[in-house]
Amino acid sequence: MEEVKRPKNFIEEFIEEDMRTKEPRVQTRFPPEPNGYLHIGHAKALAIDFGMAQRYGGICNLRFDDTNPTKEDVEYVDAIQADIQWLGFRWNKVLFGSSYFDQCYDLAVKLIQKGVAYVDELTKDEMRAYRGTLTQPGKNSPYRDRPVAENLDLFTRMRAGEFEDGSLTLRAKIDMASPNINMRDPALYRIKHVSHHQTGDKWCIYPMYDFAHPIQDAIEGVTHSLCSLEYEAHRPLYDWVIDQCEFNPKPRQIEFARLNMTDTIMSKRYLRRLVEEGFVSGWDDPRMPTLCGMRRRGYTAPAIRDFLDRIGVSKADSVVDAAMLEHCVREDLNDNAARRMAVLNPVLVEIDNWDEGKIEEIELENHPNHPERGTRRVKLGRRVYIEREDFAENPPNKFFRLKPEGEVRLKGAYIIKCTGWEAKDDGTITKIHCTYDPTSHSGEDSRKVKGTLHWVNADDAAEAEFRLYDTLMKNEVAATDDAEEEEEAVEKDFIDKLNPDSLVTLRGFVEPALKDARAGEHYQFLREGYFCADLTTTPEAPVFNRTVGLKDSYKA
RNA sequence: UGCGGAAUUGUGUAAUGGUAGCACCUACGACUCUGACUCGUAUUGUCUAGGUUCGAGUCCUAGUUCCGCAGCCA
Repeated sequence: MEEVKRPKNFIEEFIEEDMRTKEPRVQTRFPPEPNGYLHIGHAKALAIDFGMAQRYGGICNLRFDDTNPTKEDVEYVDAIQADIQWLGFRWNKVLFGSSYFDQCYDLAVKLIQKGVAYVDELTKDEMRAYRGTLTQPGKNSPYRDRPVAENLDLFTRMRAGEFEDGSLTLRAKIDMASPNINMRDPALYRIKHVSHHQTGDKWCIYPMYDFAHPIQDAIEGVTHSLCSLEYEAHRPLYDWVIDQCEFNPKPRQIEFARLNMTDTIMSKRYLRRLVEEGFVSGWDDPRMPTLCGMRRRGYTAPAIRDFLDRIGVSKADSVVDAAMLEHCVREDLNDNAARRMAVLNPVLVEIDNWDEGKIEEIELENHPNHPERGTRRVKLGRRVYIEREDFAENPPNKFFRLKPEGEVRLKGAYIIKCTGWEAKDDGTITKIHCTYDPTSHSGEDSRKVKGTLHWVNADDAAEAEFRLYDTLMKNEVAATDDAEEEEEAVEKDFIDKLNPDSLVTLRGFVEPALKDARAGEHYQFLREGYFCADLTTTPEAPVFNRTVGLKDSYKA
């Protein structure tokens, strides 16, 4: 199979240029902070980081960016690895930013000795005041010109644990008047008397991202450090650290736009709220945009990778239509999911001219486009279930389903004709009466009817639970022209915006063999959509998640 | 009103001075024992205003709009 040729993106242009003019080697890294589960947004970064290495015959390491122990946990370290492997990416090594703490410390000492770093005593508030604003320059800290020896002494004692959290910081000495706020003497080290999930109690000072990240990249031999757009303003600082530490060759940071998708919350803060306040069942709730949630929902790794490949890479902020992802999922599942019949919202049909007790075996194809995948047999008796929506007393125009005096085919079986129905006082239909045409058996009959319905034989049907999903949030957040105001609105309306119908649970019936469906198996339930056996499914209580519905051009 | 980025059909992305293309979405049609799949057809686009050029989405000038940055977060 020849690979489809995709046009080069801007990162590939940069890399190829670097390979021509610098060194002909590519090394990248995927650097998640272990403070949450990976979501589809991370998956874009994943695909870029691993994809670039693969495309140019280089390597990509997984490196946990764990420089802030107060926010992180080992719980996530294992989950992140599992998700990456599930998605189908293979790292060269698993590394931890925390394993470079010694080197970071030594380099900090080196910067102090060079006179480009100093220990500051300003409080957090004072530091903010001294920093200036976006339009006004900052001013130098009174401690900025402390002698090197004093800085060295103080930094050593910081490490030794002589000072309380927040009392001292190590800062880079750059330029308090820089138009780029990130260059106004950024903090390099802070004191935190907390133990770290990897290094235990060895340290009580921890390096900041801006200091640690370029050092980690350089030590590992990363050639291209790919990250999202919000780090663009940090690139001068990244380069400053590399230069001051005198690394060579120098890794190059390249930024790309992160993924946004319609109807999808990607903010870790809100996802956490959904979980912690019980709006969803957990990080792997099938409505969550987390990889574990999507996996449980039934999205496949190849479909997600295909999606990631299709959305492209650029520097323009954008919002990808979730329909694109659904398309990729349908495309994969259409080819790979076995067909089965399930009735989600059942109504009983009795075939009055079918002898009581008579059972016929019906042969059904497992996949219409792949006859080699064989067939299966299901029983047909006098009573079957069909979807309630597939019958109408007063059918609208072009209703190709069951209606009074109308004929439809039961998939793979016979043509039936509606002769009457029974209903409760409130109009709810309890049973539909039909007759069948014995000469119309599937394959032996040339008579055509417009409608074909899926069905499940009533006598041996297996009861099953179906979970249908919709978007987690109901409405777009009201747009205001004030970002802060909007942020507040989001916060305030968060609960109002939740879609109360994001999960609909139905009880219906499936073919008896589906009792033995194993968790994670994918099926297409004819005319209803793609479903995935939930991880809680059992033969006694089968549960199916609707991954995505079928496209439907029927308009009532 | 500082600095750094970004603007191509409804959406996402190509076109590297020379036919504005592809995919998704949408609509219509063909096919159909899944109103699925598949196939066919169609609509809509270069932020604005000038300029350079035989020729500009691309180069120049001036605007406009949007995003990011003032953590001892990443």
